[in-house]
Amino acid sequence: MSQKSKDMPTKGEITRLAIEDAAIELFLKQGYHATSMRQIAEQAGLALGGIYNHFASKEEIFEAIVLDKHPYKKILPLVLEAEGETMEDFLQNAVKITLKEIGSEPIYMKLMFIEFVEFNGKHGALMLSEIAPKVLPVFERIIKGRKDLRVTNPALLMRSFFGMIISYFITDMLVSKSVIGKLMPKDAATAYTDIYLHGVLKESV
Amino acid sequence: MSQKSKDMPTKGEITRLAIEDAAIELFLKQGYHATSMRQIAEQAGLALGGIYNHFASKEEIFEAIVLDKHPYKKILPLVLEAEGETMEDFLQNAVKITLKEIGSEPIYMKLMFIEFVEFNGKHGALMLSEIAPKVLPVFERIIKGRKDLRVTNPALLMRSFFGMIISYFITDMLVSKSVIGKLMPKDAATAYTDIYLHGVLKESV
DNA sequence: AAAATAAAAACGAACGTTCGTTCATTTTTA
DNA sequence: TAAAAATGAACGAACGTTCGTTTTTATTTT
Repeated sequence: MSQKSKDMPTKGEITRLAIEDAAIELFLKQGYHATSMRQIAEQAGLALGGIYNHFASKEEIFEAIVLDKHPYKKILPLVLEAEGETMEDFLQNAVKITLKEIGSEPIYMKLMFIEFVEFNGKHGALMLSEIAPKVLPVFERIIKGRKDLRVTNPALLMRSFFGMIISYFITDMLVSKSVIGKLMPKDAATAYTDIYLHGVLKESV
Repeated sequence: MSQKSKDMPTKGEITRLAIEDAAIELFLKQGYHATSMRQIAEQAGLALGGIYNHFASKEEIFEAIVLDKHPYKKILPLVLEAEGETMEDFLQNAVKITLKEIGSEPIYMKLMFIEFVEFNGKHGALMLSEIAPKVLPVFERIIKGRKDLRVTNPALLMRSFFGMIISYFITDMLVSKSVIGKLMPKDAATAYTDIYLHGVLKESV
């Protein structure tokens, strides 16, 4: 039935991915602890015991997802290619790319919150500490030679950049149902970027 | 044994608060679903069944906490009293007050994440929608007559203000253990406020 | 101030479910 | 044809909630 092609995924690999995908969908909807192995099995279309041929435990599924779905692998090269003469152009592009990439698949954003709420930072290193050292040099390189930046501390620029992205999504998710949403400009992302770049105040320094 | 003083809390009220406090401590540590009623009972120092004399269900405990511990009651009057000739002075004070108040008791910040992750916005109205209409007029009043603001949309100013606070705390919590923390300026809050007010770019518009 | 009394609160065993995981077995894959 | 994968019953533990009972509290009556 199956081909002998070298890069043809084996049945086990297919099932493993099906389990991960099922778990993601359920974790995002109801969190980690509220999701049962039976739900994951049903969603993935296999029997309860079958999961354990691919993952030793429920927590191992979560960890596999965290590793496999990390968005920085996709975003980092895109950001590096971001064009722009001025720092403003570059940052606007970088924000746009990041928001678009994360926004089209905000999985990881919520995974981070799940980790934060239900594991209390247990996998923090897995999610962030290993990434920061790889991303920080990028910010350092970008900053070098730029004359149009008020903020020259790479770590601060990086943290506030991440913070802005995170803040955009969480206020978006928390606020969208409330009054504020209706009063917001249509392209909130652009407005957010603008504030990040120029601040809320008029220039007066 | 007990006094007849009018504002002397009754035994029931004391126990009810003890249950809430115990639940908060556990919810913050391990989330909602991972916390059992038995753990809450033990932490509060009473028997399992006793809880149900004060709360009809586990979820009712969570809702009571959300209502009782909402920080806007404390923060709003403080912000209204914030002094400052210029908008910059005022906003800096407002940020300082909010961060100090929330920072000294970041309970609610994390409660919001728990709600977000484990209830998927079920109590969103309880936490935000009822608050926004009360806070928005404050921002509207503040903006009125100010000439030194680039951002004049009250909803946007309010959302970005909240966003900044949220972003500060979440990056603080997520990042503190990683490399970035060690490279950050000591007073990250001030740096964050500065970016919010002036942006990361040099004035050039 | 003491005694009586009804309501409130605390107790912990028990209930029915559901949980994550294991296991012996069968089926499918390579 | 041996290994990998799938099956579903079964395990013990833990879950939220209920319940009958006892103890404590707060108020009323002496």
